Amino acid sequence: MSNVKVPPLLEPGPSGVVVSCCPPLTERPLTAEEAERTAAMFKALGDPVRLRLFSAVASHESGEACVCDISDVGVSQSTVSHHLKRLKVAGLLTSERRGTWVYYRIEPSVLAAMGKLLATTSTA
Amino acid sequence: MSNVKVPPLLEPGPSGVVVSCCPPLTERPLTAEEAERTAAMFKALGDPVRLRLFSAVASHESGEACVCDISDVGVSQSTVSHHLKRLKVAGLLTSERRGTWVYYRIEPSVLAAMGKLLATTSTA
DNA sequence: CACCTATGTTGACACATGTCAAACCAGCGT
DNA sequence: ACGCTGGTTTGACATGTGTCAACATAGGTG
Repeated sequence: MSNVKVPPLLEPGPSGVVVSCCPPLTERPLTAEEAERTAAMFKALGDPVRLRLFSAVASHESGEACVCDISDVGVSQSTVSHHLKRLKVAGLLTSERRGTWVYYRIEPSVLAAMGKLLATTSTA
Repeated sequence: MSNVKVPPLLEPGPSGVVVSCCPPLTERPLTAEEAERTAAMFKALGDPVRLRLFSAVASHESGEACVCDISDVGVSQSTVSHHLKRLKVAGLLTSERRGTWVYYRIEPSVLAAMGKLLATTSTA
C-alpha cells in the first residue's frame, strides 16, 4: 500500500488548526493536485456508513463520541473500526483513548473548509 | 434512460427548485436512508477527475460549459463522458445538446444544499 | 495471574469503479 | 451521398472498496 500516499486534504497548521487547501469549486477549475486533495475528502464522506459515523460524532454533545456510542450502524464492529480509521486518515476525525474507551472527535475546521469549497462566490 | 436506480439526493421541486434531503451533519445522526442519499452526492464528487469536471463547469461563465471546453483533464474522452454521466445521474449536472456540441450546467441548488449539510448549527 | 470487554488489525472475498480502445450515434460540411 | 468532428456507449480489464470472521491488542476486574 505504499504506492500513493494521499496528501492530506487539510494541512495541519501551527496551532493545531487546519487550513483549507482549495478555492471554492465555482471560482476556477481545480488543478489536478487540488482535485486530488479535495476529492479525498469527499470520498471519505462518500460512503453511507462513514457518513453516519461522521454525523454521529459531529452531532454528539461536546463534539466527541465513544465508539461504543456510535457503532450501531448495521455493520460489524470491525467494519466500524475500519471506517473510523478511514475518516481519521482522511483528516476528518481524531481519536483519543481514555481508559477502556476510544473517543472520536471531528476536526472542527473541516466543516468550514468544505463549506467554503461549496460556497457560491456569486451573491446567490 | 428513465431507469433511475439511485434515489436523487435532491428532489426536484415544483418550480424547478430542488429541495435538500437531509439536515446538517452536525444536527443529529443521519438515518440510514438519509446517509444513503447524501453519501451518493459526496461520492459523485469523490473522484479527482469528476471533481475537476464539476469545478470546470461550475466556474465557467454563464454556468455552463461545452464538453470540448472541459475535457482536458488527462483521461480519454470516453472516460470524460463516463464521468459526466455519473455526475448527471447523481443530479449534480444537467446536459443539453445544441447543434454539434453538448453543454453541461450545474444544478444550482446543489451547492446550497451541500453547504447546508456542512453548516455548523452550533454557535461554535 | 486469568478473564472479560472494548477496539483495532489481518486475510479473504465479492463487488464496485476507473480506465481505455473500439464501435457507435449525431450534426455539419463539402 | 460521403466523410469529418464531437460525444456517447460497450466490452474488457485491473484496481479499489466494503464486508466479515478470526485473530490480536489494550485496559479494566476478579
